[in-house]
Amino acid sequence: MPTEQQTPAIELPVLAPAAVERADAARNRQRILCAAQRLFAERGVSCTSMEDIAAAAGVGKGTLFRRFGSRSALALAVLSERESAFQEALIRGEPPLGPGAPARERLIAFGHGRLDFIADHAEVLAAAEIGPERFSSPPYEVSRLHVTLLLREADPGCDAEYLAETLLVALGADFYVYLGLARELPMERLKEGWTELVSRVVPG
Amino acid sequence: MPTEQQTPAIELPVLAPAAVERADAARNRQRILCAAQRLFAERGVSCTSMEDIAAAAGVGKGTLFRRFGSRSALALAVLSERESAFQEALIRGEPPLGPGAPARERLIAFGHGRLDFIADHAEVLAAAEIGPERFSSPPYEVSRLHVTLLLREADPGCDAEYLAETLLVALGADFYVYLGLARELPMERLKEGWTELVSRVVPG
DNA sequence: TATCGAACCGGACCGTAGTCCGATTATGTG
DNA sequence: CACATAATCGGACTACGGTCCGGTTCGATA
Repeated sequence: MPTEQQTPAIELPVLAPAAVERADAARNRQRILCAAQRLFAERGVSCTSMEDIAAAAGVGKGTLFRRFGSRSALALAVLSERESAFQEALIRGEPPLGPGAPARERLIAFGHGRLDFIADHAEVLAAAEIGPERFSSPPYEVSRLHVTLLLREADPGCDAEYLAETLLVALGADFYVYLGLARELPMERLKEGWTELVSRVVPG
Repeated sequence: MPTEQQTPAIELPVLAPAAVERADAARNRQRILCAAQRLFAERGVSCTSMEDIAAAAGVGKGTLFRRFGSRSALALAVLSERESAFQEALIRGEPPLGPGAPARERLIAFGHGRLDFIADHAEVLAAAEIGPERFSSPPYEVSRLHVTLLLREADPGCDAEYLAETLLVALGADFYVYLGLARELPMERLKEGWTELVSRVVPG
């Protein structure tokens, strides 16, 4: 899995193991990730147990957990590539998502892009955001830093850390699922709501 | 358990069982709630299993689950009384938490009161907010309605439903624990942040 | 008080996330 | 190529949330 990225986008550790990895271990990790992705797609995340994944990958349960640590971490790893692509678009992509646009425009575009991302991977993402890793995963840290910097740029006097965290919980996968399914708010309304929210929070 | 409240605060179902309850069942529910509250306080929520509670209450596991359905529902029930008291203060208490103050002031006071409430019961509340019940529990519905109405009052043109949900996730227990422990933001700052957030979202 | 049906009880049982450790295998070195 | 060692493997094991169902108890009725 080419998760590697020379010149890491931001000064943050990425999932990929830093140390050298034995050949069989690397091969097993590959097989596990492929099996997980396939089973998640075939029968849904909630109907796929860790044992299922281990069996489909042809490895033992111990191997699975030693490599990924937990179910949520595995889900995160499955999304790693796409998460990196999104991150790339944030940092080196076209405005308004990428650099070049005013902070408020970028914040709005970030939310819209994130909502699209969530919509595409709601199940896996929801599984990845379970437990304490939710707030400490690399993708979350990247988002947090991104939003914090944009807020600070738009309004140096505000409490950017607090406001950033607050805005980010409104982009959580479980929250999206709840709003979409239980409250039946269509995507369009979520995007408009986000725009309204950011417009109010960020002076402009 | 005197969860009863004549003239229910808002048109919403409360936890208390509507139908008559057999005497032994009522006694067992009492014992379960007391045991849960005691064990939660003594050794912490995360170190207390459902079997522990059942054993301490002198009932079987089946009884425990039939009465309360799930671990999170039990945690919710443990907090039921205090939750009702808070709800009471919202609806019939003194301003600015209760009626009489401008919507924006009431929203700010609501957040501050909620933060105090969370700080006092963070562990139990975090356990109660796990799973899909998080967004469909009576206390959440009450909060949602309350915030929605205040938002609509302050600004009839806004998307009050969306904004209400968004503001409420910023008052979640796990979010509070994360901000307080991992990010080390003191309560004072959380309250100031909430004030800032509401001041920006609600025109004044 | 005797009877009866409904509600309740409890503990055996299931599935799953996560742990552990003896057996195995890959890789660097002589 | 043979060896030593350190990392890896895998499946048995634990703990826990949640389910099920045969036996029991309550309480309304006569």
